[in-house]
Amino acid sequence: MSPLVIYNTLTRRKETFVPLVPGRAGIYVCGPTVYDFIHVGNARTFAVFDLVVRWLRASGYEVTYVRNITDVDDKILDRARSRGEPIGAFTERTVAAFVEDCARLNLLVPDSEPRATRYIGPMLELIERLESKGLAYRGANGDVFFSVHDFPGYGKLSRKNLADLRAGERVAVEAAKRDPLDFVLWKAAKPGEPSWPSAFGAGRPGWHIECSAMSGRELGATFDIHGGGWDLQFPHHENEIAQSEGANAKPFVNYWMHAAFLNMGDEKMSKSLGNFFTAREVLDRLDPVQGGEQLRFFLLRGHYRSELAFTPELLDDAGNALRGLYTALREVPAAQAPVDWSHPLAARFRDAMNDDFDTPVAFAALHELRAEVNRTRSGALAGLLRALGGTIGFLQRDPEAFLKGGVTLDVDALVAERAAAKKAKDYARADAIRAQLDASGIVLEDKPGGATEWRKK
RNA sequence: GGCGGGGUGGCAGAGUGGUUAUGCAGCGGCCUGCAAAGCCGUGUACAGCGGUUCGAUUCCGCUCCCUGCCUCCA
Repeated sequence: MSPLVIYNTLTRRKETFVPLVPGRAGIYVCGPTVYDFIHVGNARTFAVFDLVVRWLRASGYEVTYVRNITDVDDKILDRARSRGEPIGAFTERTVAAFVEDCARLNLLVPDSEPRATRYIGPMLELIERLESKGLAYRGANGDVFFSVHDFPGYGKLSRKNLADLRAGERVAVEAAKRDPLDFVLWKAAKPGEPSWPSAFGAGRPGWHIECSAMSGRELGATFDIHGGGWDLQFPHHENEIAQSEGANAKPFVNYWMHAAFLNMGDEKMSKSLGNFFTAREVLDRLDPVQGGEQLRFFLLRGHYRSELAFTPELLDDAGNALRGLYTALREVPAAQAPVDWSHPLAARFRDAMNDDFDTPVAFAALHELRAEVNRTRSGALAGLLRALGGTIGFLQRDPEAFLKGGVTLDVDALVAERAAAKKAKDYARADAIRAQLDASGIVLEDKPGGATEWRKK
């Protein structure tokens, strides 16, 4: 049996996954900054790590899954201020919306969802430790900075060196910094902003220290997997390494995983271009019953390290493929049984997933199994299909209900009327009813023996 | 300028030194009152130019093109 292999951004190669503690895995994923609804690109990243966690569990690991919530940040303060809403009330709403979006996408609830504002103490401890080690200093403006050139490994994740970074410096240099690359750990309080008392004076944390503190508190100084979006490699993850390893003098993370971007067509999705859809916006446009799994399927059928283009056509395409899988399960009732890993297609699925979560190949195995189910009408194989899909969060719905979707029309009455017409050999009437239903997005399927199934197109 | 990721059949998307990826769409057939679903069959894709090799889409070099990060960002 193939071992699980993970592409580690730190080493830029696939490595066999060896957890710190046999049989266990700790994973930390950078969650949202809750200043708005998440967009479909964010949804991709979260879906990817949901897949990772599910596969680790399916592989027998006892997983501790941590995904934080950044609930104090410039953008949050700006939004709350412009809405004239207290920050706490604003973030309560945005967090609730995030939870709702995750549920619609059938994402697992993490074992822990630390919020930055509840971990100020650990953050300050970390900053104090950094200061005592000479890695942090207080600027003239009251901010506390991390001293990048005092941390020897800086740049090892993103493969950048300080000289190149300085040459590429494009931002007005903060006068209080000793080095333009130094980043803020603690921001001195400003009027009208939330702040917490500290040995450095009242203030609030910088973004990077939040993740170092929360991950360390939840998973320990060293843990197995840290995930996030591709763009977080630099500076965010680089800075996390500097902070955590600087303070603890221990390796921070063994496997760094980064999910590639979802693009809008062939353009980068960006808030400044305004070319993005929120996850809920997309879900609202899909069938209420099928939409969540359809979007999830769309997001995961490409490899997580490859960029993916978002277009309505591709979303439809994914929906058609997914409905095909459910159609097989509707035709052949699935037997309840654990996965039989000795089946060649199950082994292929497992090997693909173990090869750095190669979902395209894993889904290919599922599709081949679907054809096998249709050919053999074997309940055992249907059960295998359903169980394999279940390992990564798919195909668990009732097929009949899934395929009928959120149809509100009284289809059954029309189907009965058509059956009567057919019996009377009034095919014109029967076909008219079918055309009428088709116009409403409903497809009829006559079964041998006279029964008629229907599904949403 | 520094560092990085890519160019695969109509579309999407894996993978491999020589054998069918897979899906969607299309086409032909079976089935069907007709459809739908399903099954069967079907498409000589691997940016270009050199090189290595018995043989390269798959390794090496060069060229062209697209694209990400270096600033908040999934």
